[in-house]
Amino acid sequence: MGERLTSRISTRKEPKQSRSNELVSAILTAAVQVLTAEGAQRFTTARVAERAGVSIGSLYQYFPNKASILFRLQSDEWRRSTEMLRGVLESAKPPKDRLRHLVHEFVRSECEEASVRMALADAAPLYRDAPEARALRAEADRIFDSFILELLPNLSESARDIVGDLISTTLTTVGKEYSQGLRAQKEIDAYAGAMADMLCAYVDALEPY
Amino acid sequence: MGERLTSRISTRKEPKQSRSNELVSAILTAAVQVLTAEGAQRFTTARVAERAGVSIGSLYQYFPNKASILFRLQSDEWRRSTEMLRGVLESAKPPKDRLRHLVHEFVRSECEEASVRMALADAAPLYRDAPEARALRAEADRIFDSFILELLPNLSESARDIVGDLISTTLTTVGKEYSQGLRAQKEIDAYAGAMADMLCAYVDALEPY
Amino acid sequence: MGERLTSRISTRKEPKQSRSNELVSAILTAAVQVLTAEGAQRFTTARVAERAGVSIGSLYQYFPNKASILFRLQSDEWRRSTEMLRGVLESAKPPKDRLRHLVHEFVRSECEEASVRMALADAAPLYRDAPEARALRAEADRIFDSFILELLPNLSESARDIVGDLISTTLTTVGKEYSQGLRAQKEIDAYAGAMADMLCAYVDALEPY
Amino acid sequence: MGERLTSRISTRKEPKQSRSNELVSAILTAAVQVLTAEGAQRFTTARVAERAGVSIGSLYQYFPNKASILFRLQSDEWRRSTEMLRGVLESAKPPKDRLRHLVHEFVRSECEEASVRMALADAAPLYRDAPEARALRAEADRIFDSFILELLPNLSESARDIVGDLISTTLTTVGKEYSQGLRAQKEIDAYAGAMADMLCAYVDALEPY
DNA sequence: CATGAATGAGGATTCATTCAT
DNA sequence: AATGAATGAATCCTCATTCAT
Repeated sequence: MGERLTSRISTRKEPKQSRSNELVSAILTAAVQVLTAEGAQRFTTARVAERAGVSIGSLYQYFPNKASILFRLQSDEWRRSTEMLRGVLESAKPPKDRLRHLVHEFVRSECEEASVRMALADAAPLYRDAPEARALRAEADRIFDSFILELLPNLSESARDIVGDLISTTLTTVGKEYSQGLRAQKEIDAYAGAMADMLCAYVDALEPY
Repeated sequence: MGERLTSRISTRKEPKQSRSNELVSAILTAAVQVLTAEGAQRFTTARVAERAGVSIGSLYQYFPNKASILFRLQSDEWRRSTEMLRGVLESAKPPKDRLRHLVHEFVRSECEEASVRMALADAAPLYRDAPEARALRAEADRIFDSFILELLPNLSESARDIVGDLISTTLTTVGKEYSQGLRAQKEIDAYAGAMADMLCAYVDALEPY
Repeated sequence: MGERLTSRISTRKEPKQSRSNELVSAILTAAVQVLTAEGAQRFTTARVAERAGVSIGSLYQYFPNKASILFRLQSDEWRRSTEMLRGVLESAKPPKDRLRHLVHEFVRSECEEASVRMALADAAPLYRDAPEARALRAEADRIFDSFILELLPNLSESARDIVGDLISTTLTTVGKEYSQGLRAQKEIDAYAGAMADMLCAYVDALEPY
Repeated sequence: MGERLTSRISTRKEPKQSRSNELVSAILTAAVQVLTAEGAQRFTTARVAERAGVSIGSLYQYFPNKASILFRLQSDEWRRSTEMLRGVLESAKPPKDRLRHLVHEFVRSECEEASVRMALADAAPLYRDAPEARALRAEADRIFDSFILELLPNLSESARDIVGDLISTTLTTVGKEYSQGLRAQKEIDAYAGAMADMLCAYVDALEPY
């Protein structure tokens, strides 16, 4: 039972001038600061505006509502992830190497700015159900699906759906959970290595040629 | 939003008299109803009290604040999970069978009452940081750790820590994520089977004897 | 195109205890004061609460929203009018005498507290479309309709509908408009007399026996 | 709500150049659209400007404040009504025929664009008190008064004042009220006929020669 | 003249918690 | 113990108007 999102969530006006761009950036930066410094509970439009050195009115000129700020933060993040995903998965290396690579990249990126991500996750109920959110995720799904097809070409489609879902879910949720604690780079790589081992072991078991 | 995170989170008094017990039960039941019917965002003490047919005053007699209700819900849940964990992992079957069994049980239980769990997860920021919460998790960790020792006796301790963490994190986070959608029982079992396959493949790869 | 009234408008809780009754009264009195002193534009819940010497929280305990305060004011007024209507129209005097009487009473009552009425009329968009409002008006309509039947028994039903509508509309809208200026009692009676003459002349023309 | 009632309400500058004229027209047209599409409550300068394809800055070049737009709409309307009044009442037909004609024309015109008129009426508090408004009404009053003199030449002046007021008030307020519902042309004419009957019956009763 | 970004006071409403009865 | 009225800070959001460019 999520909280219903009545209004649109995307940006109110396309920032044409550089001034606007700066404003939007300032707001987003401030939003990140508020999120990390105060947590999702205390994330308010007023606090963001103040921290951005901007009037609330201006904030609302660029973001139709509070959720849209959070959504923007999240979607920027998703876009970056998708780029990374594409870069890693569409390379020419053997599939399993790409999978290993992806796991490392993913865990590493989750551990960067873990506190923003956590706060953003806490705020998820506010933007989660927006249709724009689903659209963004679809693109990543497409990329991942076609990779899975390369990785496990001999599986039935229904099996591949399940396996693909399982692998991507494992990657994302375990990565997210893991990033919640503070970790040294070495630990992070060890953990990512273990996760890669696990996924590769699974792939080998499925396609033992 | 706007709930101050106050000190104590556990129940204000141990309900020794049956009257109290009933009250607490009524409140917790109502809390679950409010959570599922209205979502975490609209989970308010007033609504819980009303649904429980109890005055807010009484509610505050047994729960020091809103977070404590949610925490109680969650910890009851953790207790049940821990019991299940113990039951499954301390059986006499071969370790890998127990692992498979655990995965199925876990995914199944996550999918039961998924909507409460989701709402509870949304509300996590409110109770998550309570020290009581950590204590509860420790017990489950102990059980799981000793199972891992049985499962992978030849691994170095440091490797085992990582692997144990990875397996339990996979189980819990993937299970939780999976339960967010509505699923038929058949699908659920198929997914749990895949997850069990993955974990077992990993174990086999680690301990190939 | 009225402004949509989403929520209910009727009183939030039936005031059982005298304390509550006092509070509701205090709020309504304050509402009238704010309305007359500041006008519909500046009628805000905060101002009403302050003038009533009550916290906004308390105000919202008894009225679910701003519109409901206005609606309550208006419906109390409608109730009084309906009582008057009943008293005058259900008397034993000849119909035309009752009509004359009604006109005088009506104009007189409109001229009392004309400023509240005006402000209330200005605020009409806020409560006008509430279903509760229609229900209240229906009762008055019934009384008036059966009076018209007595007054003009020989008219066809369709003609009577139009005539009844015309007479009641004339009475109410002209009365309201007239009350907008400040008038001496003598003027008021003269005007009411003229209106009564007009309506009676019309009735005579329709039923010339 | 919350619009400060400022000083001037009439147009800031007389648009002599055609460019200005176009702008003012565009704004007024947009204003009507906003009023009908969104209602008085949501009638904002920003919305009008956007709909007019004009910057808010430009809007404020031609209208000193929001009220002045509404006032302009209303006064244009009054001007048209006055023209109609003049055309009908200054014809050569017998007075009572002119009265009948006037009633029909008036009701008909009220029923045209009823939704704009309603919204405009809702917004009346914003422009009603402007001194310019009174001036405009005076002209119509003059025309009507001299018609009443023709219609009822034998009445005392004081009586004539009251009767004139009553007839014109009936015409306008009943017409306005009637137009609030959606009506077929036939119904409208029937209603206007009834109103004309009423007024003529009254006139006959006053001047029975 | 035109633009439209910026302002910020103002408004409706909610809700955790207290405390007098 | 139980009640539930009372509180008021906090939150989201709107909009008339100005003014620098």
